[in-house]
Amino acid sequence: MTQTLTPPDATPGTRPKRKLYEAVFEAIAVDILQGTLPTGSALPTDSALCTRFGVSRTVIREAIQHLSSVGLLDVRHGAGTYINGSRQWDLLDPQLLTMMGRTGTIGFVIDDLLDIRRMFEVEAATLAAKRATPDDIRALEALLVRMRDPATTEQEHVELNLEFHGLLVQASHNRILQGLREQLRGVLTVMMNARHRQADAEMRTVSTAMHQMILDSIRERRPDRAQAVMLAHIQGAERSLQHEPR
Amino acid sequence: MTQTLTPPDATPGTRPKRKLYEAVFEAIAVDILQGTLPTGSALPTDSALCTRFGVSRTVIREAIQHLSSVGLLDVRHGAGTYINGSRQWDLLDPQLLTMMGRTGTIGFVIDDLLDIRRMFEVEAATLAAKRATPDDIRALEALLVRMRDPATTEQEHVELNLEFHGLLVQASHNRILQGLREQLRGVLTVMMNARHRQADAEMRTVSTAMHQMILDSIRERRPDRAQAVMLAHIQGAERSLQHEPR
DNA sequence: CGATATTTGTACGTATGTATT
DNA sequence: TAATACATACGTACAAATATC
Repeated sequence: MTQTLTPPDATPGTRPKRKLYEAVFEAIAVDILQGTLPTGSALPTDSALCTRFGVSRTVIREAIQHLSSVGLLDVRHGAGTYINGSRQWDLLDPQLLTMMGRTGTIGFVIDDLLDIRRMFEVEAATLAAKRATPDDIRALEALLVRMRDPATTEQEHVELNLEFHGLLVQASHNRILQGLREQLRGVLTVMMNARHRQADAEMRTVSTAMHQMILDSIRERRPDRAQAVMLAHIQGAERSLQHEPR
Repeated sequence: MTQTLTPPDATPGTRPKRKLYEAVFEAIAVDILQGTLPTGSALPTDSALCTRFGVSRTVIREAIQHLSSVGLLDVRHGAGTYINGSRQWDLLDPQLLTMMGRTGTIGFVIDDLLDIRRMFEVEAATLAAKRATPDDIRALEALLVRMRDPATTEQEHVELNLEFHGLLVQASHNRILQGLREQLRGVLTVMMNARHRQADAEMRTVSTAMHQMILDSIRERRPDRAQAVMLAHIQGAERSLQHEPR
């Protein structure tokens, strides 16, 4: 287990400006992710951690609360605090995912995330084909016009792509789906940053055609077709961020 | 806005034992859910709330942190704390859902939840048909045998039903799906409690047959069939907790 | 079973840091 | 620059749940 933590202003020249409870959070989280603190074992008591890290109990409690909220710890009133196994971790928490990326323990989550994204986008397209309003459809059409415009740069095209999928979720008229998308978007961003993704010109043409077909399906109220096209689209995109074998 | 809160031990005879920050959390949450505190308006400052509720800033901060974590508030460092609109609320949080049930503002979420559950169960069945191990299949078979046993009571049958769906998610071998299921299960329990659900004998026969068909599809590695049967099964179940028009 | 020690939970007061207006 | 409002951190005290003797 980590013995000490970097004080917020250890070196006068630098600007860590790190909050104490964040430093404690990270030190303990890393030890759990790497298995230094094994599943099922007890975390030292609050007071022990106070002396070890040299901070007040307020700081320790704040750190522990965050660790517990992402499922790394199981706090039992009066009995102690215990380390949870990976089954308990909140794998949709961006902070946790980022740390898993840094400690090289994110591998096993990537396939799972791709499943979830596929499920999610396909459902949004299906529901949109059932419920999209004329306004929804107009907004999607406007976006597609801009995607086809040759003056649109690669960077803009990527953003329009994201926006298209966002509008699709909006057209599903399901608020929970919208909330889940927000969560997922952050997580996928973290994931994309880990590996490079190059969208070439051919990719762009295919992608625009796919979007067009999805929009047509929605306009024609054909949920089955929207579902099928979105599925093909997502599976195509998945190939471009295929991961190394786990 | 609520002027005062019930002190933890206002009446010596009773035992409220309510935590201060919970009381504050609830008082403010109710005002937001009911619209007494309108979207976009500013919450009073910490110190103002201290005097209003007669508690320390520690308590106010704890309450505000929880309110912010379920998306009811937007805290801006140095600028104030503002009330979020329903688009920001975490509609999968059981505590929030419970409160919405009590204040009669849960109506608009129910359809959304049914969508999510359908998406979720169908995906689990599809993935299970692709990935279930022999152990997974054996466990599902064992469960089905017990469901068919005439000696099984109604109560047991309901529990076995839940267990079957749990094993299905496990057989999908996707950890995030498993985590989402936990969240959803709590929420749906809250929802079920709001309306009565009577499972009659005929229902039970149909339900068991459906489960059998899902298991067959998994054993035969036919994801499409698993998907279709699960969809029909869920849509049948949805009819039994149809809500009043919103 | 009961008494006691340990460990986490709640709450207060205070001081200082930091971002916004 | 100054005032305001939220953020972090310390120390303390007592309550509540659990474990242990």
